[in-house]
Amino acid sequence: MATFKSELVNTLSQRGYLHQCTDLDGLDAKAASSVITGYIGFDATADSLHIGSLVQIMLLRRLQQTGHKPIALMGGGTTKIGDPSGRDETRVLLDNTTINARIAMIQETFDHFLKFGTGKTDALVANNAEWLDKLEYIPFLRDVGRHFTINRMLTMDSVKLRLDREQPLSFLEFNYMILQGYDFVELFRRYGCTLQLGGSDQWGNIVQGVDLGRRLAKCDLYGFTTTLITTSSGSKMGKSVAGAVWLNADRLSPYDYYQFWRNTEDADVGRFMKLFTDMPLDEIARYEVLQGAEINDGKKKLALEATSLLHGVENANTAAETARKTFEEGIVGGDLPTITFSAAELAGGVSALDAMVKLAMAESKGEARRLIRGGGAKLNDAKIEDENAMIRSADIVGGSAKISAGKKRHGLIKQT
RNA sequence: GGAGGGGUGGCCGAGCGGUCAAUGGCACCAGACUGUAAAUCUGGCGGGUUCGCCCUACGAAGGUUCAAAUCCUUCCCCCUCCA
Repeated sequence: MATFKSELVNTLSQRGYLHQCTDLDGLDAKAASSVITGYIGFDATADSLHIGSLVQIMLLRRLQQTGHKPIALMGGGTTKIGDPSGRDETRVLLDNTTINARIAMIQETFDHFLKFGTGKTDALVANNAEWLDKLEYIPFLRDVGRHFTINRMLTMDSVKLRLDREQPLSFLEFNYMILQGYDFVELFRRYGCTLQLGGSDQWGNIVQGVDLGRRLAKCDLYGFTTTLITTSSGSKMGKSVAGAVWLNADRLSPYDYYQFWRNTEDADVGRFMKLFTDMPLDEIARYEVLQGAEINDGKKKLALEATSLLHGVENANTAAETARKTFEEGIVGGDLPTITFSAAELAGGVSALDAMVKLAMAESKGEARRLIRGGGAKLNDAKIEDENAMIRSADIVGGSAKISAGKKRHGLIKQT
């Protein structure tokens, strides 16, 4: 493995983030001799980021860890446009209120990964609405627009793919890359930011920004992208038993987040440790040599470390303990999703179907019914045979009844 | 503005008067096998249900028909070529 002069590039390279860089040697030299300010933009496409953004967040963390300054750029302005990269359809237009509310939620996530403040390498948050909202059309076209040729823009994947598939691309979306490019220059002017990081799908947008910087501000900017993180079996990361892997605790509990990592494929354990935890490389290497069932130890470590970063050590330990009890001892762990019924309701009997729907184990009673028919539903570890089975007070043992959908999804029923 | 093509379930994509809640593939869920892994095989995959059925659905609204995703009318949207 090539060795670089700077700790930053070494880390990014060794831990498996590097995909493309506009000028790796240049960046390396600069990182070795000075504090670099680098940014990544996050659009408010939902009120929580999900696992797909975690690599980017970790990237900012690495930047800070190796002595540089990260900027988390909130796309308050660009979200109003909608990035066409990798999409066949125009995004739904969002209003300011929604966008701002989402940004507020998203920002919380960063507090877990970055140290904010006013120091030299403290992270800061910016919002591109601050400058994009105020742009005047004609001056912007004259100052910035003239540096972009349609010829070049048409060759960008984000545009080309859409056109090739004969899907509409509105002029609104077509402007996205220009605005992202402009963001970079604006961040350079305001904060001396010279590095933009991002996922591989952002390469085109990033390069536009680097070029624009050269033309507009005569500055040397750097672009760096990560590989698209997929699982070893080729699918995109991002499904847990509870659905999408959200980073906000109220959308995905620490327990489910822990379980997501716990269920990592064998072949991914080492790679994910490098990307998503702070574990030192030599320690990771010790886990990478494990074979067969021993790999489960690696998965537990990975899950614990990754969950600690996002939800804190305490929550991670609780999640790990619940998982251990549930899967290794087959007893009830306290961190499982829970619903409660009154004594009267339980005396009369609560339908297992309703309980499963309430616990979000099934989206409809029909689905719950099918689950029971297929033999996938259990009450206190005994297969539910009757689709109209009732849960009664007698089923509550040791304070709760455990209902399961498959082997991995469990919920508790308690009496109020 | 003119000519042609098209809008089907989470996605791709068949169907082109009844046997269509709609073939097939992907994704997803469950079962078997395992190590809370992968691969493989099996079943499921709109909602409700007293399991008889009922409701909602093939861009939207009307119409023809005993019967329409399929035919007709109007409208909306998309694509391609021409101007």
